Amino acid sequence: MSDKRESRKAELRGRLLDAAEAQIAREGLASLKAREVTREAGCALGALYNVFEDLDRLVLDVNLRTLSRLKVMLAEACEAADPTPRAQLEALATVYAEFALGEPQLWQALFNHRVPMEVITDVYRTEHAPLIELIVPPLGILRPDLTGANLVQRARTLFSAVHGVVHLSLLGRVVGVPQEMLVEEVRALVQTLTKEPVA
Amino acid sequence: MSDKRESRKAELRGRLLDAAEAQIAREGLASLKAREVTREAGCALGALYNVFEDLDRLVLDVNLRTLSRLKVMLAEACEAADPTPRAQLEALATVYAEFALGEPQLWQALFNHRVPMEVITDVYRTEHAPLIELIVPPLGILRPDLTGANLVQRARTLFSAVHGVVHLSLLGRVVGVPQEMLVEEVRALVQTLTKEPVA
DNA sequence: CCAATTTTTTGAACAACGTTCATTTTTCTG
DNA sequence: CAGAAAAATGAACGTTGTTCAAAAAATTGG
Repeated sequence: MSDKRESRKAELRGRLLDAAEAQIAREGLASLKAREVTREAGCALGALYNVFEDLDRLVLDVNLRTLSRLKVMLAEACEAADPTPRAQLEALATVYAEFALGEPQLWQALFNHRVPMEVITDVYRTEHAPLIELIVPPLGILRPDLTGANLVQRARTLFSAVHGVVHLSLLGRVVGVPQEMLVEEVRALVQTLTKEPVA
Repeated sequence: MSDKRESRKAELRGRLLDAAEAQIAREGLASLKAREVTREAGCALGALYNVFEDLDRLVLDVNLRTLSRLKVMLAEACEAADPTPRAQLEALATVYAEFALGEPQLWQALFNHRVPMEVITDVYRTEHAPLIELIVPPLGILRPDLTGANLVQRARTLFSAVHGVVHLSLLGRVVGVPQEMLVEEVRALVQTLTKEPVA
């Protein structure tokens, strides 16, 4: 009868994840407190450390959830959009920007969270990769001059460029693009970046 | 004889800034501690709060220093490079990437540091603006189709795109470009983004 | 069904953090 | 040089994340 225990543990895990996600979404990653999370999840302070190794590990799992949701939305956008490669890439960038605008705190938590490199490479490798994999096919059509490795490289650069515009815009400092123009600007960026081959 | 007092205060201020900068450069923004800074600066713990309102304010001043150095390097790169607008922009992007690679912790502190929006807009507006102002002239030559406001907008987008590639590369997660290829990739990005007008 | 044992849950206690402020030390002034 | 003003000090406070002995609950053997 260990599935009873495991299911209760999984239930608590879920409540803690919900509470942490809600608090990050509400107040931001920086003001996530172990005491507030456990209070909202309805358990003792120490219970958190029976389920998660660390508060960092809890945040990481919230981030994995966020990434999952983002991946789904990106995939759906691909299917809904015109099948032309240009439209596909534009849809991806648009959804990415809209996701960041819609849930800024959860999106920022993806990148502000510092965890040891070993954990990162193990977990994020499999979770971040799909974002790039959605970009590669349409970009490959637009850029037949690029071989496999170079194509992936350029996909990463394209993603990073869009990410940078979103990142600085949400940071709200003067360098960034005003948020009202973010989606429009990201679209223009994708247009420019997919226009034609570069030496 | 109040200049003696003020000069001693300025001296302590300098020592605290030096210590904080060194510690951020060494261990990163997250592990900057008030006690360690004051110990390294050779003063009491409370002395920090006679000179700076806050630990956040100390970090902000370290960031302003870093921005100053970066601005100088960017301006120098502009003068040293070919006077063609394309070469100017490429030089700017290269120096930006190299600066981030050379002092990753100080560079990251510029963007990971969260301070109240009021302070940001007051201080960073005058300090971040020059980065954009270096981009506007050469970009304006390459893009005569853009009017004043639109040109500034596109300059911000160009800066943000380059920033994004650098940011994700330094984060060291899988989405980013490998650091060995960062400068090369940033150059290619600038080339592509300055190629020709976009509708 | 109960007692013994194992497992889980609990929250007081701890170390480390930023920040404050009464006290001491130093500096300036008449 | 004495008295006043200013600056430097570090003990103390409130909050953090994390631990762990003790309490509570669940499982098991007779």
